[in-house]
Formats: sequence, C-alpha cells, structure tokens
Amino acid sequence: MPKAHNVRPASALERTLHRLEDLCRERGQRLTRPRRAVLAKLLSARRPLSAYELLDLLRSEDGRSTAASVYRTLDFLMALGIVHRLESTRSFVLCEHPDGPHWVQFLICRRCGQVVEAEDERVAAATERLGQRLGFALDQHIVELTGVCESCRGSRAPH
Amino acid sequence: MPKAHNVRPASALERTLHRLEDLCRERGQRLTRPRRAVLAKLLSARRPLSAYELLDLLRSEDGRSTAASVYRTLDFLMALGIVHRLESTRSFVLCEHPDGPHWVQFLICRRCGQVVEAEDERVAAATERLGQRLGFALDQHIVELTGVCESCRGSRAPH
DNA sequence: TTGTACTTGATACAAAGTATCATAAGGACA
DNA sequence: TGTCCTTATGATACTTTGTATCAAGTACAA
Ligand SMILES: [Zn+2]
Ligand SMILES: [Zn+2]
Ligand SMILES: [Zn+2]
Ligand SMILES: [Zn+2]
Repeated sequence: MPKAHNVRPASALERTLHRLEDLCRERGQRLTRPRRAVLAKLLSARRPLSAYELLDLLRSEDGRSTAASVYRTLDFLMALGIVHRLESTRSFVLCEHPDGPHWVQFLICRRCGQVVEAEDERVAAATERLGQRLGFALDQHIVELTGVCESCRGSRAPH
Repeated sequence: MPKAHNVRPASALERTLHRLEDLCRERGQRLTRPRRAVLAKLLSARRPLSAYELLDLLRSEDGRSTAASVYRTLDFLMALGIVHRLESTRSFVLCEHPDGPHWVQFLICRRCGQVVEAEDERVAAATERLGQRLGFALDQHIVELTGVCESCRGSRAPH
C-alpha cells in the first residue's frame, strides 16, 4: 500500500512557509532567515503588528534584527503578496488569501481591534468603475473600513 | 437702485473662510488665527501637503507655528470635515465638497501626483453592504485608489 | 471691558521609516 | 561537498511623522 505523501495536516506555519518557499523559487528570490522569522511572528500574532512590535518580538529571540531589516523584509513579503499593510493603523498583517494577487478590503473594529480581510467583488468592481469614469488606470486599491463588529455591538457597552 | 449684497464672485479663499466661520459658529468652536492660516495655506497649495510642509509654509510668514500646533489644527479641521487626510501619503488636503459629512474616495496618480476627490454612490453602497454582510456597523471609510491618470497615460512615457 | 474656558506656543519626546556601506550567506554550479 | 557570485543582512546614523505637558495667551459671551 503506497504511502500518501503526508497525511498529517500541515500546521499553519508549515503551510505558510511552504507557500513562501514556492513563491521564492518561482520568482528566483532567496529564502532567508529573517524572511522566515518575520512570517512566523506575523502568523503567531494573528493580528496586525506594527513594525516595531515585530522588531521587539524578533529581537527577543535573535537579538540582531534592526528597524531597517524589518522594513526591508516587510517590503519583500508585501511584494510577494503574502503580507498586507494597514495604512490607517500603520501595521502589517498576514494575508488570509495568499493565492495570487487580489484586491482586498479590511474591516477594522474600533472597539476590539479585530481585523477582517475581505475580497469583495462588488467593492472591487465599484472602485474599478470609478477609476474608469475618472480616467484612471488603477493598479492599487486601499480600502479600510472602520466600525464596530457584531460581537462588540452585542455586548451593549455604550459608545 | 438697491445694491445687491455683493455681486463680485467671492474668492475661493473668502468662500472657504466663510464656510469655516459658519461651521465654527454652528458648533460653538473658536475661529483662531492658526485655523485660518492652515486653511489658507492648504487652499493655495491646491495639492496635498504633509504636516511638515505646511509647518514650513506657516513658519515662513508667522514664525511661531510648531508641529504640535499644526497637527492640532489639522485634527480640528478634519473634525469639521473640511480637511481630509490621505493615509497612503501621510498628507492633508482641502475637502472639495465641504457641504456636510460624506464618504469620499481619493484617486491618486502615481506619475504626476494629482489627487481627485470623488463621492461615488456605488462605491459607498458597496462598502456599506460589505460591512453589513460581515456584521460591521461602519462609521468611517478610507478608500485611496492609485493608478495613472488620463493625461499621464496620454503622454506615452513608458512604465 | 472683563472674565474665563479653551487654545496656543514652547519644549521635549516618542514612533515610524530610510540611507549607506562593509560583511555575511543563499544557492547555482563544479 | 566546496567555491563563487550575487543579493541580502546588520550596524549605524539619520530623517520624517506624530504626541505629551503645561504655562501663557486670547476668542468671544456677558
Ligand atoms: Zn490578502
Ligand atoms: Zn469588535
Ligand atoms: Zn471631502
Ligand atoms: Zn497623472
């Protein structure tokens, strides 16, 4: 009986690192230690981190990271499309749909800080159409929507 | 023959300052020198300015402005809804539709830096709908679309 | 004109992001 | 498995962007 490749479900970290590996190979980019490390930290944080929060986490186990290296690494991962930057909070978060380029919208709860990454056709179509109407050939779309999430509204804290 | 109030078309500066005056009165806010000055500078710049560009402009004729006062003033004008902040470029721009609260989209040309402020129903409806679908009660919407404007595409510079 | 709550200016500081360059190391290839 | 070359890193210094605090000043109502 042939052994199926690997039946154990890969951990989220393993899957994400494999994705990074593949992307690097495809594009002839190097897979280095800081790149792996930043990805791992963003994954285990499970929320957006500022560059300096990330730096502190990395230093706590490596000691040699610097602001410059963190920003370089984030730029790299963003170019691969597996990390996004939240402009309104100056923070960075792991992509939840890292299967190729996509236009993404973020919903941010101002109460609990929860961030949801959406890929809404309708919003993408509407912005694209707006671009056309005004003569712009769009190549990037930043959509960050702030409000109060369902569970925060449920718990009837005023404001 | 009775003299009509003032038939000369008010300058853009006059109109904008009147709008500021009205808003302040309505809301019981003070109309101070730095508030007038920041508004005037943003108006004459006719493009987004960073807080520190604004600071330099103000200092060149007043000398006593500081970063803190510029940021305070910008916060004030944003709360009134007559100045917007562009998150993706960390800059501030005069509102082009200062007639009450509105959800706005910015289109930014990466080639010439031109910024267009749009108020598109379709985009606003689509984001609102997305919020509903995901259970968010939205109260803010940041939409910044980057691309190449018509005139920049017309001049066939490559890239 | 006067009083006073709100705003400003001054100072100091914190957070976010970038430039430069000598050194280190990924990974192709022998 | 080791060599080499290209690219990325680490170290340093710096710039830009944004805030905290508090004494002094002033817009505006009365
Ligand atoms: Zn994504
Ligand atoms: Zn919430
Ligand atoms: Zn506006
Ligand atoms: Zn243009």
